[in-house]
Amino acid sequence: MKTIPSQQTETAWVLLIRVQQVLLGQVEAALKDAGMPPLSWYDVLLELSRNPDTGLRQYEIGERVLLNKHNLSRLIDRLESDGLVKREACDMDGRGNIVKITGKGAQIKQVMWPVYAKTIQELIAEPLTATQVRSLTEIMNVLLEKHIAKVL
Amino acid sequence: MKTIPSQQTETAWVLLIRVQQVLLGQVEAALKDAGMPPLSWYDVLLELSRNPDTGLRQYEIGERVLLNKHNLSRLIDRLESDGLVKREACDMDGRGNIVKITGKGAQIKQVMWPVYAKTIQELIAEPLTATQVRSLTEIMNVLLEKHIAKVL
DNA sequence: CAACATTAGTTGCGAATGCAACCAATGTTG
DNA sequence: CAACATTGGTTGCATTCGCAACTAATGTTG
Repeated sequence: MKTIPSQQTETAWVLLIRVQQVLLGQVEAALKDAGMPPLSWYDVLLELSRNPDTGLRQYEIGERVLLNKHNLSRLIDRLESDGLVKREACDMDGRGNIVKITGKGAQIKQVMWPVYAKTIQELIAEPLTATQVRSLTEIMNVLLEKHIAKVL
Repeated sequence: MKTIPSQQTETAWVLLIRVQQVLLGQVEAALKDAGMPPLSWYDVLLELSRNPDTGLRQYEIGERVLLNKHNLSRLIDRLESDGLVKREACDMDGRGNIVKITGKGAQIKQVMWPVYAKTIQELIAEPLTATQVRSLTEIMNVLLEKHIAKVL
């Protein structure tokens, strides 16, 4: 017997997709309006800024940012050619390289944050109650659990 | 005084983005594995199938599917060149055209649904309780409210 | 250590996206 | 009704994405 998704499930799914689409669009638009790079740049810079001295292998960034290596390779290219990031040879593994954030990269990240933060605040914190935020987090964690080792 | 988003808010945001990214990826992958067109095709076909006789103006589809007209124009091109959809002249408005679903389009939509449905079921309905699904829907509605006239 | 499989990363190419410019029909307004 | 702005839709161009093929270094296994 097929258990087609219930109407409730379908509605929840559609809303989830739409919400993410709209909110992400808002954030990207806000960044663009402020003349800043797209969100993916921020994601990478953020991860790197957590390991400023040791840097990260590309595949490590890929795991955290949830980006396939094809795109990641070129994303790093762009960041590097803008001087926000630098690639260094990796002693441990001759194939790989280690990516580190530069001073300029850290600076850009700093500048992007307020714009990003403000938008998140408006889009999530303001419309929702604290309870709803907690509930949202919990539900998202459940949904993610099976698919990813762990995010937060 | 700046009200930087709280840690909870930020976590909720990150999770929301990740969840959507992962789940949408799963759906697209499932469709692709089954040798089917991407989800965006389904979205359009679904809307059209709700108005099989009258059809829809392109901009109406755009509103419902949340797609800017540039992409939509070409998406319809692809659908049309695959014979899933047809454009007809619009009497009321000489600029526009009316898009209608074809028999083949309706058929493809039918075939896609089980794959899509199964994935939604697995990704949303199974991991969550009924209460959580309801809660998710409510929260998503709040988040969407300001941004869209109404979805459902 | 030779053969083979795996992994990290890059590159080429076709498809999809975003943006701006554009065309043509429609609305508006003095 | 002439001038102008607006709207629906398409097209050209540059950027990005997805996929597959590739290089090179590492791991594995007999």
